[in-house]
Amino acid sequence: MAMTIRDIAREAGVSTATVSRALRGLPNVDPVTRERVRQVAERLDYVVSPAASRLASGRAGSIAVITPYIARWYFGRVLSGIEKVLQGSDLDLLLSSIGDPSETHRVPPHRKLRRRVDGFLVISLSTDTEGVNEIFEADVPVALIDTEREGCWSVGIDDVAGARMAVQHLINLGHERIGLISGRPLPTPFRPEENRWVGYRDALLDASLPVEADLEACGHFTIEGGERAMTTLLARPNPPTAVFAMSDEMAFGALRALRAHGLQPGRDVSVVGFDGHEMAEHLDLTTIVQPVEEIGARAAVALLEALDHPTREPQQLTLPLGMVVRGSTALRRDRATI
Amino acid sequence: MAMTIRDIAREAGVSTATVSRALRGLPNVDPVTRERVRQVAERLDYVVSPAASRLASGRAGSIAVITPYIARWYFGRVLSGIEKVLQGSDLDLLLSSIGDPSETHRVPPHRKLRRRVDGFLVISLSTDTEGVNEIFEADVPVALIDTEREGCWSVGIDDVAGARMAVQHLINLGHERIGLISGRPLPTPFRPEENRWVGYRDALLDASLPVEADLEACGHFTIEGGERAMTTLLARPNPPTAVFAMSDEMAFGALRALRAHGLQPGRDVSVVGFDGHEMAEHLDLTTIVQPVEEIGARAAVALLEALDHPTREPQQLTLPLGMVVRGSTALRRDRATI
DNA sequence: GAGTCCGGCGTAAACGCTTGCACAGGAGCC
DNA sequence: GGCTCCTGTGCAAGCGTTTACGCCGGACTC
Repeated sequence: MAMTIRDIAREAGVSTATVSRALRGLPNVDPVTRERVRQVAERLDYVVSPAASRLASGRAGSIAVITPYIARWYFGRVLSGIEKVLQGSDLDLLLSSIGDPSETHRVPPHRKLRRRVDGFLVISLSTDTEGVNEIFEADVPVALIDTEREGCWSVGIDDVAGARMAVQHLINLGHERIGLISGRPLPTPFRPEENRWVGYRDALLDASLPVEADLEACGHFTIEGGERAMTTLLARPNPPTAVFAMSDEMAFGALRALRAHGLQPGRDVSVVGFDGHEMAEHLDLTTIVQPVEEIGARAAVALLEALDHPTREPQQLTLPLGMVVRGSTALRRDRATI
Repeated sequence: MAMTIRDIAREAGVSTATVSRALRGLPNVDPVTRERVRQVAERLDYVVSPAASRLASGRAGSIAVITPYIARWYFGRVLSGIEKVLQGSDLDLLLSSIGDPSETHRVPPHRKLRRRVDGFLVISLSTDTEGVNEIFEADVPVALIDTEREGCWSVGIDDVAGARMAVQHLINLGHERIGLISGRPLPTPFRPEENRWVGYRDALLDASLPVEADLEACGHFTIEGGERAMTTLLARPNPPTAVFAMSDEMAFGALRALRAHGLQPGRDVSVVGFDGHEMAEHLDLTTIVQPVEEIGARAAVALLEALDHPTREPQQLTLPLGMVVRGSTALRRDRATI
């Protein structure tokens, strides 16, 4: 049978209350007593029962991470950042993916997780998405990644600015027909997608360049999707001379499509990605770099803060972006040859 | 205040015992009563308190996934497979990464997770690794991925056979000096690494080919590492004409190193990877394909089974491998030209 | 030196379930 | 018609903590 707090109390010659206080580091315990209790607990290999402790204290002792995907590059990184921070806390990390909300109909996490977590960490999902919005009804703190919402802590990057930067780079290189490889048709449940779309559009409008439906294709954030999208764009009557892909993985696919058509990235068609994927360097892809793990870590820190200081005003944190220019972008060809 | 089982009992005109039984689908409840209780619970928006239920029942209601990494391709996929299965169960998924056990010294998960989970799912870690071996002291079921151990369920592939297949393919193409890009120096806490090393060696021995330390370099399972390893191998006095990389990501790095040296993969040096990474197709890499998500899913199913039927004899499941031959492997050059 | 304060500790009441046991009543059997 | 058996239900004892409250004694204050 497992040790209980009572066993420790008996052995140490104190009450269970004192054991509880001593072991949790609460004040008003004689250092001598505390040490004795600690030693007894250690000797008897005592571990608190989380269930009992949670029931008595009313705290769930866990936080849930709600993510659309686990296996994809970006989400895995963010998750890793979160996990590293939570590892150092005494909170359990409950993982719950909900898949693409527009495709699958998983049980919304809200009901399942009620009374089960002290807080939520939501990645990339718009807060008004069905199944996500219910999270806010449980009155526990929520930290959002890549989105913002009144009353919530949030961490992310400026997706609009990032997309603008990417497109502006292409404009600076003389491109005028600039294509977009987006995720899926709007409206989308993913916030970054919306914002990058806005950044793309704004950059073009600012430069008085055309924003045409013909210049856009959906790549569903996968390599294959990016490849198909690029192929689609190339088949259009008046194809773009440069393309902004909303993710590096889609850009990888785009690069492949170009090669399949005998075109050379950069020289024939410029491609910019978004993420800072390791492979971008290897494929010589120009890309917008975001600090992915740090985003997760910061969000976790924010949530811990919100749990510790429930009254503190939520803050919005925007992390800096960078752009790495590589061979996949170059001066527009006809310009270059002029 | 949140509803309790007592509120439901009162409202439905039954005892709390009946509510508990009705809601959990236990037998010996009149269907009419059950339905009434369900409706009341629904109407009052009742959700059981997991803490109370766990304390009373003695079940933890969660399983822990112990993984060295979260953000890496393979582990993310496996995790995703696990999560999809667990989503359908009523168990929480506790995520705990321990980093590379040989590098970091995180708190071993054992102590932290005692009394907290009903079972463990361990990915890739040798069961005799410090910090991992303690898991087996808690007498809860364990399902292992990529390893085996007496008394444990396990799911994986035949890494020895996979590595053999890869190397044999190179041998069949006429290569005689076949290099290896491994993870890190043996001994390693990762089981697949050991086994792939054995497969590599055995294939060479069977063909009476040399197994030289000079033919091996460590790539640490990263792209950059693979690149460095390939560079190292190329700088050796008598470099290999073909290379087996223990992971696709290291193979990607190797391909890049080749190009950096003006060598063409396949024509000049053949490269085989291991995993079935999506990018392998795009980089024209020959690779051994394993069903990664399925490995995770099957392991989760196995663990659920072990929890449902504690007496059932653990089983070892080995999933089939495939090989996809692409342009990165070709007949040995001097042979081809003869 | 009486009064006040405070640190250290114990008592016991929750916390919200699960489940062993008991029991009533009806069905089935001889 | 008495017996057993089975189904549906209730009673109440836990499960192992946390924490409000109260008590005691020593260190202050005036």
